[in-house]
Amino acid sequence: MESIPPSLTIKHIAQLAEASTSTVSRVLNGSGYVSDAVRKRIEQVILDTGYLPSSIAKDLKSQRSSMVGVIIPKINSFAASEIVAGMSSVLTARHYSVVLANTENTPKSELDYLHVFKRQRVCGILMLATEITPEHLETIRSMIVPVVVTGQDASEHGVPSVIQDERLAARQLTDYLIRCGHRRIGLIGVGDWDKQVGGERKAGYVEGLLTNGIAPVESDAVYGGFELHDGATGVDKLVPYCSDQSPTAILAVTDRLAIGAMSRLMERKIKVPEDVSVVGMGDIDISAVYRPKLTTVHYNYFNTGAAAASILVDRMHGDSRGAERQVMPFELRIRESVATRQ
Amino acid sequence: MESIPPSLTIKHIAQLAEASTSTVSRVLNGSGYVSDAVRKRIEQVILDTGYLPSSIAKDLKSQRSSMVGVIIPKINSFAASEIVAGMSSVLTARHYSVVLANTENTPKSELDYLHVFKRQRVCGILMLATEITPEHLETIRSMIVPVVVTGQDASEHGVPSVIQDERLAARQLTDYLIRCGHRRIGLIGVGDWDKQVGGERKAGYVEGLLTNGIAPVESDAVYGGFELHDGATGVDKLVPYCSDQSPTAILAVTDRLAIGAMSRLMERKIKVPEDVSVVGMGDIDISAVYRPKLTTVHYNYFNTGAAAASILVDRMHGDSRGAERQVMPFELRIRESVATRQ
DNA sequence: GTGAAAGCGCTAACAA
DNA sequence: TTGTTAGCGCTTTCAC
Repeated sequence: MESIPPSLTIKHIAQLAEASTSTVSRVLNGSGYVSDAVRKRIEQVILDTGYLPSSIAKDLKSQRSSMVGVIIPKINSFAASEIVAGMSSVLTARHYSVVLANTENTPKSELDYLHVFKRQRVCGILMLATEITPEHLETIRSMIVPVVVTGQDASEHGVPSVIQDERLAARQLTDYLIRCGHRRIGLIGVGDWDKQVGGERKAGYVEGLLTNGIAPVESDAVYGGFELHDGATGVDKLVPYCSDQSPTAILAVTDRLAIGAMSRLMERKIKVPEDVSVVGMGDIDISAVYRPKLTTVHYNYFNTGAAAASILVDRMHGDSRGAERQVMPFELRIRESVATRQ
Repeated sequence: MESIPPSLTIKHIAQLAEASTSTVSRVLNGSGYVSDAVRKRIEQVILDTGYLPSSIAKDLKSQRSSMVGVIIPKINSFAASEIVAGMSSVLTARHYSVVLANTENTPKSELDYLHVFKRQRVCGILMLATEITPEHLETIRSMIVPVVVTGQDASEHGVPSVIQDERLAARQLTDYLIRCGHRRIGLIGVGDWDKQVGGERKAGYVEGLLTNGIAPVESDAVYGGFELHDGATGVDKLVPYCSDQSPTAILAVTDRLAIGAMSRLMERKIKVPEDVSVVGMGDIDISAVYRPKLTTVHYNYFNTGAAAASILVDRMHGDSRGAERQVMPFELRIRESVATRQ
């Protein structure tokens, strides 16, 4: 809370231009009748002084605002920064401004930010969610402005959501592995409190196995966090040092985990993809450049953010015909981390 | 500009609690005397109704705000997103909110955003600059709130700046290459309208050569843009197809350029580092993972953003003792992309 | 301790 | 075509 040095007000301009504040307001907003002579005079004064009207006062008076709150778990990550760029792109094109809340992966603070946004009287909220708890839902429902989420599917709770078809993606990846001749496929997953990455991606893996007549084996799926070392840990669980009965391929539910897994494998002198194949999901920038280049699923995060923002803009304009649930397309990116088995 | 659905006002709370708006205001701000009985009653009503006071009205009345404008050329890039994370981290700790302007690499729009921020009556501005033109300077000077830049050095113009010691970093890198036995070192640079990356880094390269008694040769330095393909183009200029007289090492002024260069080299069956060594600058996330792992200079972007935000906060509190110019430390990251020559 | 009243910078009836 | 006036939701003297 810093005091703002006093700036010019509409009154000053009115005085300098020898007009009333309402007339100045009219030329400012291009509304109502103003004679050319007066308009010229006022415009000149505005130019000379560099006057910029306070949107704070304007917003208060007119009970409207053009600020959109954006909640992000970690702005300094590939996917999140792409999503924000996409959101920002459509929002600024429509002359909204973006208030950014970076929660640094502390879901608790998401609720705090929701409150801050409410005080700030933002006109809409965009949220990249990792987990939607009942408290989240309650707070979102108490919001009087539109909210659109991405990252998780909250459409069944009436919150418009933009999501990826995680399940189908994981299933196609599994399918691909099986077509390459793999029959024993390990999964490095995350907890299923994360419905999309934890739940759906795993479900897709199981579906892929099942539709190919392979029975999923419990111990071939391991779970952990989202970091590189979780990928390494996953490998150690899946590929024991003294055993010849380990998976020939591993599906890691994120690229980061896949890269952690590959590093660990190579550290242990296990060749990728010759000995063990690995696939990831997400197609982060590193994946195309890592050796071996990672076979993965590509999501267009920028477009995902843009789509969420578009839906929000529609809702803010009172147009609620837009889908409650938009599923973004994905693409398999076949690269070099999978070997064919006969 | 969306109309905000009407929410509770301080008047409603006053009525419900059978008190005056001033008393409610007092309990809201913990200022002035309020009897316990009345306070309890008011707090209860606030809790029951979930009332959140409008910061718009508060800001207007009290002529203060807690919004900081942040201008970024491209949020979806490694360095920028780290810097924003650092800024956001200190700003939110101090209860400021962040209004993000992603200019998508159109410097022209930086000026526009500066104006938007002025209308919004933000209490301070943080800017990640690529180029500071006279217009920029003029607009910044016309700002009545503190401005802190990073990425470029504007301290000589009275604008507090947080920068990297680009020159020393490039010089140490050049030194290192020479210590490894290289005598003919090429430079893949960028235009020197970018004073830091274009000007300073090149200056450091020349200094490094000179202090080691090597005369810089004009044709060993080439210039282009910031993209991967600019790195490739640089290589083709520096290492002609039919010549045995090409550099044994290349200093690329960014990691991205270095990676573009290495890819091109390897495409042309020139081994890195055996045939040609390559170093970059910046230590983006990919560099540690590329093969060969890139030797480069590491900057802590998160801390850079945090430092800029700290200075801004000090300035906003009226404390201008803080340095006009803060130079962030860097570290050489020796990895695998440089070979030793005898 | 508490409330009435003025006013922050702007917009929008309504008058003139 | 222009000016007067009454607020928007809050804070802050200043009386009581």
